[in-house]
Amino acid sequence: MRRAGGSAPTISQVALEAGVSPATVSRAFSRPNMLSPETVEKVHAVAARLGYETNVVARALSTGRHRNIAIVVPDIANPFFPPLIRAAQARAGEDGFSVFLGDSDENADREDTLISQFAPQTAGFVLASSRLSEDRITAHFARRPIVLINRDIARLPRVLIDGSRGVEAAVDHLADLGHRRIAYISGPAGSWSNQRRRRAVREATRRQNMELFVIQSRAPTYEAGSEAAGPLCSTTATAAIAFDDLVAQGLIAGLASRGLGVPDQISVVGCDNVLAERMYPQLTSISGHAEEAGKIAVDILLRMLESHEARDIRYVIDTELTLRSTTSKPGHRRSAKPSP
Amino acid sequence: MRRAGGSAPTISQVALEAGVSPATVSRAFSRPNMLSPETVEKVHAVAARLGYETNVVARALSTGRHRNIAIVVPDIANPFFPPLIRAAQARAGEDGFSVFLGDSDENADREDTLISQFAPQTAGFVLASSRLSEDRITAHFARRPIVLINRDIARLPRVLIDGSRGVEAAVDHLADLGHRRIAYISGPAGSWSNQRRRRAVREATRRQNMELFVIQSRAPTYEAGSEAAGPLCSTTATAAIAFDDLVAQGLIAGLASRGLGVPDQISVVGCDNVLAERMYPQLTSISGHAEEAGKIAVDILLRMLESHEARDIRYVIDTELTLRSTTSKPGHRRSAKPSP
DNA sequence: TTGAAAGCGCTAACAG
DNA sequence: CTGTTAGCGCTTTCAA
Repeated sequence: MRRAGGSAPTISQVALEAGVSPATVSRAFSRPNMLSPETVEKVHAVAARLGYETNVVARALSTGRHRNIAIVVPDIANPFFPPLIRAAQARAGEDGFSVFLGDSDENADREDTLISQFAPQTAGFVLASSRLSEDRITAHFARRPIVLINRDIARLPRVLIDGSRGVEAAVDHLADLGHRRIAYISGPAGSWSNQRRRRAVREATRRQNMELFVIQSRAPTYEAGSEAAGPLCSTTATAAIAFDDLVAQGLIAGLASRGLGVPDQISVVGCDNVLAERMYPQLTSISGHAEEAGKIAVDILLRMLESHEARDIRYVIDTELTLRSTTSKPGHRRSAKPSP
Repeated sequence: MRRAGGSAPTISQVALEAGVSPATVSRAFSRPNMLSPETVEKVHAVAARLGYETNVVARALSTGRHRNIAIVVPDIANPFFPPLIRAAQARAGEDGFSVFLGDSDENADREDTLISQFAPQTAGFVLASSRLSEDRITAHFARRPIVLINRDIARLPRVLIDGSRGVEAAVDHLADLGHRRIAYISGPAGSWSNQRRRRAVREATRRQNMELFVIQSRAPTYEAGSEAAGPLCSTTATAAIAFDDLVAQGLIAGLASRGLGVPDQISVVGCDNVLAERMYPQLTSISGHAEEAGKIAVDILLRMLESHEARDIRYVIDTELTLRSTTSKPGHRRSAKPSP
């Protein structure tokens, strides 16, 4: 395809036209105050007339600095991430940074590939809910600044949405309602959020002298949540805390198809608060603060890029429980089979 | 920040280590069949050992080709787009392309800025539901290949999800149920999809001799949908077709808060089929095929980049209606006020 | 089949 | 304040 106007004007063409050296043109843009005002003006005028725009690729090669960052997530379609991505993108845009987006499809190798692919044209990374091993993350960090979201690795900058408090509150709330046996529908094994939440459930139930059933879901998806309804039914749990809202949503549907109503027969609590308000019945859920996490992560990353040093930041975002309509007193389970 | 291990290995380092010239290393990757098999193997081995990866920035500067594309959407958080983005990204990844993501926040100027910002390091664009004027799109197209999604501009490559058929089916379905007055909850004025759908509703209702109320929603969001419940209530419509599932979801909630049940008192149909199945009650909706659109768009774009010519492609994806639980015979509207 | 050498467009010492 | 020069890492003629 022939593109109109041929190739873009270069710095040398502007220089020639303006009767100065290429270096002067360069400086007119990057360090105007190093030049006499008239020169700057003259150069700018010529540049504007020629439609000159600095070639970021050339500059990147020359300086090793590119105004690009990349953000990698396990699954764009998981509703937790879009708000995070949007906030991150908006924050990056404020500083004139462009952002690459990578979807690892919940797959560590794919994530690795994406990072390597982006690296040469990327100043730094935001890795959200990374599925990579600590080793691999550290290895990448040795080459490029990285800010982690929901992954807690010492000495790496990270922003963590800590579900503990919210989960505690949820367990207490359930206990107050009279529940004695609850289930945790667990998320991906490699997920820090999941580990954190699971541990919090375990501790809180122990403290409350409640019985806990842990049910592993295949993935953090609606479908997996729906499938988890089966295993849940074969326990005697009267309430469930799901890894996230998506799983909770699936779970509720799965329960419904088994004739179990929420909250009448089983209470359900979600996490991330991302679908909760829009569901019917509205889901009692633990706050997510995804936008904040995205914004803060980019904040930190940009600051690192500027200062050229990595500080051991561990930014923790606290969570709380929002009560809605999917929890109530333990109901009667018509079809519950007693556990062994 | 001092990065361990210094900078990434270069082609020359590999060359030195392998006892060949830089040119040979380059060819070992880009044109292996130009070299003797042994040389290729040797180079690859050394490269792997050193962890060499080709620096795409340098290559881009040298060749003028960068393996980047950008995809720009009005709102990442609108559930229609994530699947589209994911599919696009996956398709691009197959060919080793990285993708920039831009969120225009439903704002034409912002969209313009994003495109200009990406352009210097981008081979081409996918513009989904662009809010830009035709002029501006054409102007950008003069510099870089663009594929449009859901925007119908003659002579530009575009993939269109045409809601007409689905909307027709929805109106017919509603007519069959006995509805005589229906409302269309309209989306963004600049949206091709919206224009298309609105026109289809208008024609189908005329054909069916139904009365049509058009209600403008502020934006394609849950909140706007919810707000639209008010205006809807002040009509005598017994059914509504919403611009998309998100608006439908909000609408149903807004209706509920006014004591109006769906489908008992009002029937509701969504579009895009992206939330529908997971809602309660499950939403009757018109299919969206967002993934297909994303994949095809990138397909076309990559083909353009390869062949260096723009063909006037107009790829239309048809839609159909999926019946679920939010439509039924016209009910009794307790609180309906007659329209003037 | 391989190497030498000349750039791609820009930036960054170093001089002047 | 401004020009000269030497690359950044890769590709690509042109020779050998």
